[in-house]
Amino acid sequence: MATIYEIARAAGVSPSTVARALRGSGYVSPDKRALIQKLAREMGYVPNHAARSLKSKRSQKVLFLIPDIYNPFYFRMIKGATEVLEEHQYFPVLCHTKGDPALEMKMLSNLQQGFGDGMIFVSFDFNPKNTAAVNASGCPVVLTNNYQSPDGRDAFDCVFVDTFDGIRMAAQHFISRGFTRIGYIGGNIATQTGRERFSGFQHALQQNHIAADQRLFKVGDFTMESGRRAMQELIDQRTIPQALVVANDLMAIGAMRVCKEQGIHIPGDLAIIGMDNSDLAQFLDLSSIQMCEEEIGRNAARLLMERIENPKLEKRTIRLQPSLALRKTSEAGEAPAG
Amino acid sequence: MATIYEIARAAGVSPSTVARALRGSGYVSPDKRALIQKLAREMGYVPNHAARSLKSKRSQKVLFLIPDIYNPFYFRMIKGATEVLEEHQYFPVLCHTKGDPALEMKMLSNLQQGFGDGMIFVSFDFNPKNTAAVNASGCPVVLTNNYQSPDGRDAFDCVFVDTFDGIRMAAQHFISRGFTRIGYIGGNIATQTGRERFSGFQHALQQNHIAADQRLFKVGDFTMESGRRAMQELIDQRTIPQALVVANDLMAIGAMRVCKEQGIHIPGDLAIIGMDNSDLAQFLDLSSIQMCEEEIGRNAARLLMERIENPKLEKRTIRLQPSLALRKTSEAGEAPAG
DNA sequence: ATGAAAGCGCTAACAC
DNA sequence: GTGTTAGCGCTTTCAT
Repeated sequence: MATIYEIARAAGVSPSTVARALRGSGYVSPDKRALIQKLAREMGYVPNHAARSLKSKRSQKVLFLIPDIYNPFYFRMIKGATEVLEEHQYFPVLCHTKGDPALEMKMLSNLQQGFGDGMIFVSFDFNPKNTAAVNASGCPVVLTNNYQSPDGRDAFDCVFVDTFDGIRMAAQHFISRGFTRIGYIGGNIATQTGRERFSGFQHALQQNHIAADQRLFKVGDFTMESGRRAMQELIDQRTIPQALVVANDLMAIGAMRVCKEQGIHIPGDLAIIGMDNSDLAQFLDLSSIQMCEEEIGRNAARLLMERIENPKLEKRTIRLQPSLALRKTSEAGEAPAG
Repeated sequence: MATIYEIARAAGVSPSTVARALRGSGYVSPDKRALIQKLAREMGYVPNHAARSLKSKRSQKVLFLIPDIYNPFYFRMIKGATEVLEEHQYFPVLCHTKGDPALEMKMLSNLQQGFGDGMIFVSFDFNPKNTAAVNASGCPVVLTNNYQSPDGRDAFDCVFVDTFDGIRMAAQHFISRGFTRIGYIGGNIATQTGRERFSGFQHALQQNHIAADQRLFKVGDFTMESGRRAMQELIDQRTIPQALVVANDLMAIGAMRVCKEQGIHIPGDLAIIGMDNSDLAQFLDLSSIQMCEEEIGRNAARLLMERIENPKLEKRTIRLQPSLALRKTSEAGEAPAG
């Protein structure tokens, strides 16, 4: 843990000469430079990060808040982001918030203290409270959601996948195939996620002048079990639709399991499209909506790097377009039975 | 971004009084303290992390090197670790090394610079080279592997799951059931991982005086595809064993798929145990070996925190015992056909 | 080409 | 109780 002072003494030069020699900036005579570099190596010199940060006001770190560390969805984002960060010699400081608003606020405070130079903020729930706090922080932050501020005066960048459009496309796909009785299993309408997705579904119906049948719409909580329950309700009601759009893969798989148990053939009796395009979906040949998580991560990191570099850039919002990954569960196979 | 100096000026006191008031250490008269706190709030004061680090020599961060960011296995470790770190007000700085030795070395250098106060090092390959570098760094590092140093003079702690024993248990389970023709699909013997696991398998055979039949042992690369290939070879050779121990779930699933396609009934014709106890294993009712990744993470973080607190602690190695998660693919069902 | 010195913001030992 | 002062280790301006 030698410092430039010790090297300076050993080399018989001043600390500033050592500094110049070691980082290659400014004039140093070749022989002195060589000597200094040699001594530095011998004495095991390494620059002190804290001292540099204090001077440069850069920590080379970015706070990365994720609400659910078990969800592969998020680690694909992390992967995408780290790729870009790495190019800039930055590293993510991970914080598993579990969606806890208090922890989110705490991290925002840490951010202000210089724990990181910026933050990529992923949350289940962006609301006026935490977005206001982000604005107040005055720090570079990128939200990975579509947040429409009431007054449009937000100080952060956004990157998001248009889930509205993803669900809309899935519904449209079925409609174009001639289906008219299309069911939906979604999330709670009280959350942004739940609302956005369901709107996409409704939109597709409306565009095609298909009357909404409330009995075909079920609410789950994004777990496999809730998918099972929702499907079971449809069966019990004797209102099995021709096709089913499900707001995530896990619920879709839950629904598929019930169908399998009860002899409902997929896609023959019921076509299904899920959402997330998870490994499980690929594995089970479940059609799904591809969310390009890595793209979100990469874009979020890019925007953040750019803003750290230049804080007074215009705010930007990047909308990413999801795509359908069509597989077996939505295959045309037989003609629809209704 | 007010500093204690500005607050001091505003309050008409000295910077040290402000420091004392704000962090509650030392004597400050109640009224001054109140005034200072009020001003701090008004002026939006936040302590500067870099300055504190420079003084305290603590960054409140820990470097976390992982070789594969797509593997849920590692995220479980991260989850376990963050739980413990959080209790100590520490955060992990993530580095996706992709197993690149150069990056590993780079991070070790970053560690020395004070980028973090310690490091949790997960790698595909611990060898004399990188372990020597860890020793030379003089920094607190925990390895998540069983590394037996040639000279036993290593300066790091270890936490590991005994994969040798896990595989041994799986093989023993089959042997106890009366099987004698047991196959194995493992990883490359040139890697520590591959070697360790295969040794566990061999050990079980030897203990039970079962002759090894080389034709039943196949090598894959831990991908599903390689599992398929290995199983196909067994089939082509007409040497389908009674039971199969596979060194990870992905390869086991690959093998299962081939069996399904070719009408080999599991567990009736062939019993299988995989390793990792992944989500997929649970989903597909594949018996597997539970590796307690969260436990690894928790223990690694705990050891690291303790060593950062007290660098001259004795080196410790924690061995974690895996357990069998027995499911459908290894069920007794019918009597073995050989 | 090199060195002296100030300063990044906070802390803590010591003096009053 | 409160203020002075000297660092922590590096960078950078400004003389020389």
